[in-house]
Amino acid sequence: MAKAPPVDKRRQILDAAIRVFARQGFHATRVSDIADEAGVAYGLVYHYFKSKDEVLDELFVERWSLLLAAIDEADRTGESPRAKLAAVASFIVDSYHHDPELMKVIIVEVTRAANSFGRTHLEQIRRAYESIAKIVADGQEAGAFRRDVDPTFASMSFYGAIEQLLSGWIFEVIPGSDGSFEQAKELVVTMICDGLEPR
Amino acid sequence: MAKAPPVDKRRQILDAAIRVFARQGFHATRVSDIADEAGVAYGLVYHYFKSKDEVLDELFVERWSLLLAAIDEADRTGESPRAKLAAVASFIVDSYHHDPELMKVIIVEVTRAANSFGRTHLEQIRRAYESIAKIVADGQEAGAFRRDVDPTFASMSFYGAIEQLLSGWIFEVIPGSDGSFEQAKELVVTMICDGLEPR
DNA sequence: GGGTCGATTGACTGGTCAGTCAGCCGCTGG
DNA sequence: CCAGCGGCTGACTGACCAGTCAATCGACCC
Repeated sequence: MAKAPPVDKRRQILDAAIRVFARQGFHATRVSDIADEAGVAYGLVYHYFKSKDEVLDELFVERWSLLLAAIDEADRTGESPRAKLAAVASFIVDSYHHDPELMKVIIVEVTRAANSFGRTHLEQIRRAYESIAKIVADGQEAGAFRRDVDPTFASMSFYGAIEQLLSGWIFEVIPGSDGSFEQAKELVVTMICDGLEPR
Repeated sequence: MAKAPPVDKRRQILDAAIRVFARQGFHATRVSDIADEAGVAYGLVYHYFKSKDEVLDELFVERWSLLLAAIDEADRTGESPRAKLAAVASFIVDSYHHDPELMKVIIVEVTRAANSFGRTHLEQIRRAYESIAKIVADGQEAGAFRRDVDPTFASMSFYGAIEQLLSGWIFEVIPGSDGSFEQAKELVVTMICDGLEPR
């Protein structure tokens, strides 16, 4: 009973799924691909997960909850609205830098595929937009941001700009060197904020 | 020989495909769904198209070439860089306003799905980014835009912000009234340009 | 009428996979 | 040594569907 398996097979399956989904895309990967990549029997995937969908769900929820937490934490710092947005941008870009495959899967298969998968997670995704919108709204309240831009609108544009950058890296439309990650964080914020701040 | 069919079945199939793809997503629609929606026999789809994929390809190419043309035309007007970007934003938003279903299909199934379908069309998609980047670069040349932002970078952010807005409308994350379309065009440009223009 | 040819039809086939399940393996406790 | 049990295995099945194709239709021409 008190048997701690030397390797966590469940984790192993999830990690393998990240690699395979990133390489082939969700629709094109067979459950057997995941099992093979994980070095595990086909059936074991179904021991730990109800379905192939649930594997992707798990990956998304795991990561997205971190994003939501990061946004909330940025908000609670009490720094300037601009610094809060910078923290959010930084978290997202760092997430990509740290684990490009996972972010690729989340963006390509969930966030930007709201038709199939995203549908299930739309509520979570929306929550991120709203939290960012709150940062903007507070900034307007405090006079740091112009008031003629709808906060939700600004939030969507901000997030969209960042996601598009990640997409550019993912699909190699733009080169992604270490330097460009750091640069990107700053530039997104500069572009958006200098458009938001009065004058 | 000089037989003009009273109804263009090919067109009928394409239009039906737009509706069905928009409703169910590409992967979830069967070829028989398209045929049924078009009021046409299953086999006829294969008379006009080599495969289900080719139907989507056709829809994308048809529309995207208009976008590329619109960007080039905006560029040739010789107006201010800001006005050029406004024209581009306007065209994209109007495209959505005029035919939301088609734009939904293009964005969700091609543009944001660069893993599966987009891969084939990455070159076309990239071309749009580059044309926009050229507008930015010319603006920098002319001193209308700040020079410390990479044009490609600005282009991606600009396009990303717009696409995210469309996504918001598509998935009803943000409400899409007639007024909000007009407002959106302006706000995107305002946000981006006031961040790009020096001071 | 008969011939031709493209448009149109829809039953059928072949291949693919997600998910099931019957049972094995190896540990632990009695 | 046996029983029990959870982790683990992988062959198998049932459903689904893209794409094929042989046959029919109907315009037009001779």
